[in-house]
Amino acid sequence: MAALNKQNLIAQDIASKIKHKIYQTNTYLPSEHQLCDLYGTSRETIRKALDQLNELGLIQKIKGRGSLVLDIQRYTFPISGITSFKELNATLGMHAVTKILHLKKTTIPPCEISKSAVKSQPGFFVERLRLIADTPAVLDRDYLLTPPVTKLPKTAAADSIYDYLENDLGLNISYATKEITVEKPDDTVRQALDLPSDGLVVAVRSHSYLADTTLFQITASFHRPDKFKFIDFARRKRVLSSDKPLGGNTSGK
Amino acid sequence: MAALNKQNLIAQDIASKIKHKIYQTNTYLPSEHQLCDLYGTSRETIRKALDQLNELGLIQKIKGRGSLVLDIQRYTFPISGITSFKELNATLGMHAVTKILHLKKTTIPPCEISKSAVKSQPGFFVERLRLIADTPAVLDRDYLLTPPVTKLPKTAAADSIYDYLENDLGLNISYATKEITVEKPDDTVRQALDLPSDGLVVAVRSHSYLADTTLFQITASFHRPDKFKFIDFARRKRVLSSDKPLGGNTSGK
DNA sequence: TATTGACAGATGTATATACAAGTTATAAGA
DNA sequence: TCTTATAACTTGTATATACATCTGTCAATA
Repeated sequence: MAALNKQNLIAQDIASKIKHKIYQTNTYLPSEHQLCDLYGTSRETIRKALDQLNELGLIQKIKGRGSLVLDIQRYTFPISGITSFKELNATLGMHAVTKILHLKKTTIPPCEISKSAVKSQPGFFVERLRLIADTPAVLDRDYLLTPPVTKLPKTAAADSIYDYLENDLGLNISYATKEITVEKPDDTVRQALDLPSDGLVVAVRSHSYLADTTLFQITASFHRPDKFKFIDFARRKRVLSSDKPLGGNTSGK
Repeated sequence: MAALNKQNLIAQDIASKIKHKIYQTNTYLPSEHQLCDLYGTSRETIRKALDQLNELGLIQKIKGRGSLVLDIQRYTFPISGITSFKELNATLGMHAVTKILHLKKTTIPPCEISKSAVKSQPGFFVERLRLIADTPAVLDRDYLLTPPVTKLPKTAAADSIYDYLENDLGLNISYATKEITVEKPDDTVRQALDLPSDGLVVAVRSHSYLADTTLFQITASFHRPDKFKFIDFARRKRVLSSDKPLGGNTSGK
């Protein structure tokens, strides 16, 4: 879809070289000026590529010194972003199997969409069980809204819904909100995940949106507590903390 | 410290105006060109400010249209970043109380620092109980490494350690890794949080680093499962997915 | 010896320009 | 009426330039 511009290609290339240890942990990348020569681009383009890697936690930019490659193990790599189970599977090399329990067209009740939504909407409902090493680990319940998801073949649900949406339907997946809580499971979840009758389950609920802010997916993922691990990388951001508006020049011309 | 440059001030100002509904949800911000006039800066500076808001999930930039203010409730605002409990308290308006259980100088064993660490290091150990509406909700165990944390007065631990580190010690807090799991609590945690003998606890372990990549804090936060809620905003990033190095022009001049 | 100062090299910030590409509204045309 | 083309406005990308600021080195100096 996107990602065919210079800065993204450079970011991917450097990320790949970090992954393959061509640029090693605890060493500095070539300077921005050297990278300009290397890729034949301007410094701003290099800087935007490095900003992406910095945001992801692959490197730490240090003023006056350079861009240090951080020590992020493959298994401790953030799983907080929007990532499909297939991508995770590939990145972490887990040997996971997906079993489709349900797949049908339905009407999605307003309460599922949001607290303030009024009218229901058509869509698909998919229930999938993820097994890791033959053990049930996660139960996913997805609502996919129509539109924009007009079709959903069973093969896509078995393989990767994200792949299908991005590559076949050409949707531009952009962002999601996620909420993690610990709850008492319902009967279906308890049986599917083989939990004790008084056991708890980790629920990850998310709403996913396209680049034009269209809601297209509502997911609830139920994880066995003993199999659950959420890894995150976060940078300190101070945008929201203080609360004084700017003086003078903000009031307009 | 930082944050006194134009782009950050503009980002904070716009964020503040969104918060106070001067720019309302589901409306567009003034165009980048208008914002240039408004703040008297160049377009790149405006764009870098908007990028910050976009990354935080306050706005969605849409090509050809503008920057749409997203509908993020105050209570569903991400808690995934590096945020101090005091900041959270203020943002969410929770009425929380902090009780210091322990505060002492100690030696931090290598295993706590990392799997590969060899030598132990001096530091402070702080154990704090957070009560929300007079109910124990979270038990925090912090190791603060010396250096860079040379002193840690009790008043700082009661108020906000981050405030103290940033404003009094002048440390530049930059990033952290976090890991969320569900575990069986030890006796201290179980008693402090008033959990049943067979109950589980949510553990959030994090390592926090300064801008020069110095590790300065190791934290384990134990949450009562019924009080735990983790909210996140994530953008889809495709930097790591593909794995083909660039051809030709990357091999050097 | 120890400190200072100058310098080179690195990233950080801000500006200006040009063009590409998506969106919307309007006017021209069939 | 409906469709199409155009124009105006929007954000996206890339380049070039200038200067600020921080780091490390090295030489001059006290």
